[in-house]
Amino acid sequence: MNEQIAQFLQNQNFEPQLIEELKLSGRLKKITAGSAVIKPGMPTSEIPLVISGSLKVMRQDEDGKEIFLYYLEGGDTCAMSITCCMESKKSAFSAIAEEDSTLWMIPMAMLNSWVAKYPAFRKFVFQAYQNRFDELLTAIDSVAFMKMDERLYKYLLDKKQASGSFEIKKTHEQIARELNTSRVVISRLLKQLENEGKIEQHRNKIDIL
Amino acid sequence: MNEQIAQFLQNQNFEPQLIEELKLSGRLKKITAGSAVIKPGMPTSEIPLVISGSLKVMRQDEDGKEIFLYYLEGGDTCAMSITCCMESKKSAFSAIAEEDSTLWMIPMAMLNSWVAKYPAFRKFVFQAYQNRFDELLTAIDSVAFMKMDERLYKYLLDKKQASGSFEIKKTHEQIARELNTSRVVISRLLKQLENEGKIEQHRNKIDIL
DNA sequence: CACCCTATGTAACAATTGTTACACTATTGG
DNA sequence: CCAATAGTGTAACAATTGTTACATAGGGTG
Repeated sequence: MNEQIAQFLQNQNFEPQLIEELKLSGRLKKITAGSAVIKPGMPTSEIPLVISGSLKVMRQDEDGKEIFLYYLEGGDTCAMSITCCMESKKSAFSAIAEEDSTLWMIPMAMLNSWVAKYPAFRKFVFQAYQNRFDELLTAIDSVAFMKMDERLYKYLLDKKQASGSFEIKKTHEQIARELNTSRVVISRLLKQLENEGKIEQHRNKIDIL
Repeated sequence: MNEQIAQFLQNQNFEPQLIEELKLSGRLKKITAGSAVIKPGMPTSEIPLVISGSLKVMRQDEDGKEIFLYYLEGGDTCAMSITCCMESKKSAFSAIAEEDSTLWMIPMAMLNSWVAKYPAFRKFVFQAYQNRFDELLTAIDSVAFMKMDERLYKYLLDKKQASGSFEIKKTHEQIARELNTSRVVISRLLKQLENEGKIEQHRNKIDIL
C-alpha cells in the first residue's frame, strides 16, 4: 500500500469507510509509457483509477484503423471499462499509457454495492460518466464538424493541456495514426501551422508557440 | 395515469415499490412528430423515459451545424439528460420526436435516491449509460471511419430499423442536415444507391430494397 | 567514416466532398 | 387553371483529403 494512493483517496472526498474498502480490495498497477491497460477484445474485471500519469483512450474499427478519443488523467476513471465490465463485453477501444502512470485497480465486482452504499462513490461514478460523455461528444465534434487542419491543431493543444508541456514528442506518423489519416497529410498541415507561426518543428518533437 | 404507462413499468422488472414511486412522481408527456423534447441550451429537470414512439438525438455545434447521433425508442431513456441534469448544464444536443411519441417524465431530483434504493433502477440507469455509450461510439465510427456513401446507407438502414418500415419519409435536404453535408451530395449518392439497386426513390420518400 | 534506418519535405496526381447554378417536376393554394 | 414553392437531377468546378513516389536529413552502430 502506497502513500501516494492513500493521499489520493483522501483527496476525493470519499467516505472514510469507502476509502478503507478501496484500499483493501484494490491493487496497485504501475504501467510504463506506451503499454496498454486495455486492449480491444481483452475482457477485464477491474476498473482503473488513474492516480498519476495519463492514459490515451482510442477507438478502433475492424480493420485496424483507429482514432484518438480523449485522455484520462489523475483522478479520472474509465467509464467505458465500467459499462464494459458490467456487460462483460469485449472492448472496442484501448487505453494506452501516454507516460509512465500509476493506477489503482478496483474490482468490478464491488462497484454495484459501493454505488448503493456510498453517496460519494455514486457521485464519483456519475461524474465520471458525465465527463466521458462530454469528451466523447467533443471527439464527435472534431470529426464531424472540423477540417483536418483544425483537428490537428486542436489535437496538439489537447496534448499540450494533458501533458502540461509545450513540447510534443511524437512523430508525424504517430499523429497521423491517432487522427486516422496519412503521414503525408500531417506533414503538409504541420508545415502550414509552422508557416502560420503556431508551432515549431524538430525531429520527433513539436513545440507549441 | 395511463394504462399504457402502467403496463410499461410492469415490463421493466422494476421493484413494485419503485413502480409506485415512478407512477406517483412522474408525469405523462405526449409529443407530436417533429417537435423537440430537448433543445440546445434548454435546461431541464426531468428525464424522459420513452414509452412509445422514438426520439432522434442530434448533436449541434456553435454555428448551427448538426449531426445525427442515435434514436431513443420504447424502453430507452436519455443518459445525456441525466448527466446534464446532474450538472444542470446546458445541453449541447437535442432530442426531437421522429414520430408521435409518449414519454414518462421523471423528476431528476428523485434519481439519486432511487439509484441508491432500488437495484433494478440502478441496473436500468447503468444499462442506459452502456447503451448510449455504445451508440455514441458507433456514431464516431461512422464519421471517423466511413465515407459519405457508406454513412448514408447505414443511416438509411438505421432509420429502417428504428421505424420498422421500409419506407423512409424524408427529403434529401433533411437527410443532408442530419449527416452534416449538402443536399446535392445526398442526391448524388442516393442516385448511386438507386443504380446499385439498394433503394428506390420517390418524392419525399425512399424505399429500402 | 560508411551504412542503415527512421523521420521529414515535397511534387504530382487521384478520389472524395463541397459549392454554385440552373433545369425540371410535383404539389399546393388561390 | 395558373402561379408559387418545394423537391429532385445534373453539370461544372473548387477545395479538401488521400496516395504514390522519391529526395533529403538526422542519428545511431559497427
